[in-house]
Amino acid sequence: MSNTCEFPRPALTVDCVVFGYDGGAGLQVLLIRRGIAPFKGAWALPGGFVLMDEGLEDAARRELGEETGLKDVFLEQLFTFGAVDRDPRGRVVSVAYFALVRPDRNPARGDTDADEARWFEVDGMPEVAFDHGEILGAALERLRGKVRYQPVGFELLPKRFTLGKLQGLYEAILGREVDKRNFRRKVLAFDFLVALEEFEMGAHRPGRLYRFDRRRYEALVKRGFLFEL
Amino acid sequence: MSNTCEFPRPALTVDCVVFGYDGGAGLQVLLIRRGIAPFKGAWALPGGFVLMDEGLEDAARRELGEETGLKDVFLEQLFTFGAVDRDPRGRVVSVAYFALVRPDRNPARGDTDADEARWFEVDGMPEVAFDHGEILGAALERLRGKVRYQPVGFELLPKRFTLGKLQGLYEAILGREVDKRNFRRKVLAFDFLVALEEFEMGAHRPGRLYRFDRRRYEALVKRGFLFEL
DNA sequence: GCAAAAGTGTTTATGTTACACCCATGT
DNA sequence: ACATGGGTGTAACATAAACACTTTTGC
Repeated sequence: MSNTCEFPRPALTVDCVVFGYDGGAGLQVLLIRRGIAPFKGAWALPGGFVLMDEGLEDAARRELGEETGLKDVFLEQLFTFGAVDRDPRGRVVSVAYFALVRPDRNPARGDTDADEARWFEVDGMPEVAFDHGEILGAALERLRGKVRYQPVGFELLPKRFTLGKLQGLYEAILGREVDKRNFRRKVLAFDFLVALEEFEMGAHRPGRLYRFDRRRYEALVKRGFLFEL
Repeated sequence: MSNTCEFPRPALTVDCVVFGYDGGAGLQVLLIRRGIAPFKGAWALPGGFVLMDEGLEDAARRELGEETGLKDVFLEQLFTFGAVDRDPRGRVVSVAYFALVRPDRNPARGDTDADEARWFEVDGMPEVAFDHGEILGAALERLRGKVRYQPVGFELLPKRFTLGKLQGLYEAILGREVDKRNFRRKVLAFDFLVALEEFEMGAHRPGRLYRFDRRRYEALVKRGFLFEL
């Protein structure tokens, strides 16, 4: 009935792999620079200790807000890492989450030299503290698998986006090119993208904007529909 | 540098959802009857506390051995459950695993009234302790998803099995019938089943026995092959 | 001889892939 | 005018789905 230590317990932390996409070629991950030992000065995943009166996902959201200013992001539990020697301070078990954030409303974006939080392209990551490299690898693998049968890509784009941007994102995540016509036909056939009467102006021909209709998507799922790009 | 309690920590446990298949209509799960409070006398998942010097999967294997006698089973991490009030004794976070065991070399099978460990059909489960119902649901969902794109079914069958048994297992897991000819053609086309010169005798026409060739499967995976039933 | 599971091919429908050109805009 | 991304259709191919009868054994 108590939470005192009848016998020693591992410490429990959460760590977050935060993915972002700015429309460029590569997928990005948000790292923070550690201010304290161990691994002081090294890049690491945002995260920290789980409090006694908060759920695991709550802890992940809290730490994410405290360390990066991000809130209201897509968050999903990834895996729990518990190798006995993964932390030099002693036994620390970490529940890893991965987060997807839209490029708008993103505090860290821009102050890329804040010496606090910074985005790195996934192929171009620095050495990271603890076993965070392993966690990163697992997160990337999971995202690559998930994106093909669940509509998570939309969590990485602005609310309104062109099909070109959506395709670019898929290519960035999957790491290969996809055929433009086939991609457009398929994704529109699903019928959960709503064409808007607005266009993205830019240096070239304006592209029609779409938005993801989650209600429609969930209705389709209930009818036994399967996504699958 | 120490594992003493600088501040209170959640307790950490592992729980295992053990799946089995005896060739009948339904998939089964192994539960144990709790001998101590809370939920004394109730059915629950096998599991227990993680020790300071063992990894998470090691803890799951140890508990499984201690409580059910099972060893050398397929084991995969499922999800970590950490709701603040999931255990009436206080804050307890549990890393859930799911296990797949072959019907041979299975101590619990048979002594179904041992008042210790017992198999239940998945649709016919009793009330279970803590949030173990939720864990069971997650495990079943995961198994149903996984079986379609990874060859885990073989972990639930004897080393040598007929295609009829394999098909029956898939029907039990997926909860629907599959076409015999299409199933056989597809599964044989994958080329990781080895036809043996032995047959399963029974009350009817003998069926050819096959075995799963893991080496061949892994070679295929490396060549970028995708399973998918 | 009958009940029960094993075993076997073909046709049809559906989905996937490959592929090339014109359009609208900013510079 | 040119560079850049937006936008469109069709034919070949591959995969999936539907479907019925014969075989072999134990009883």
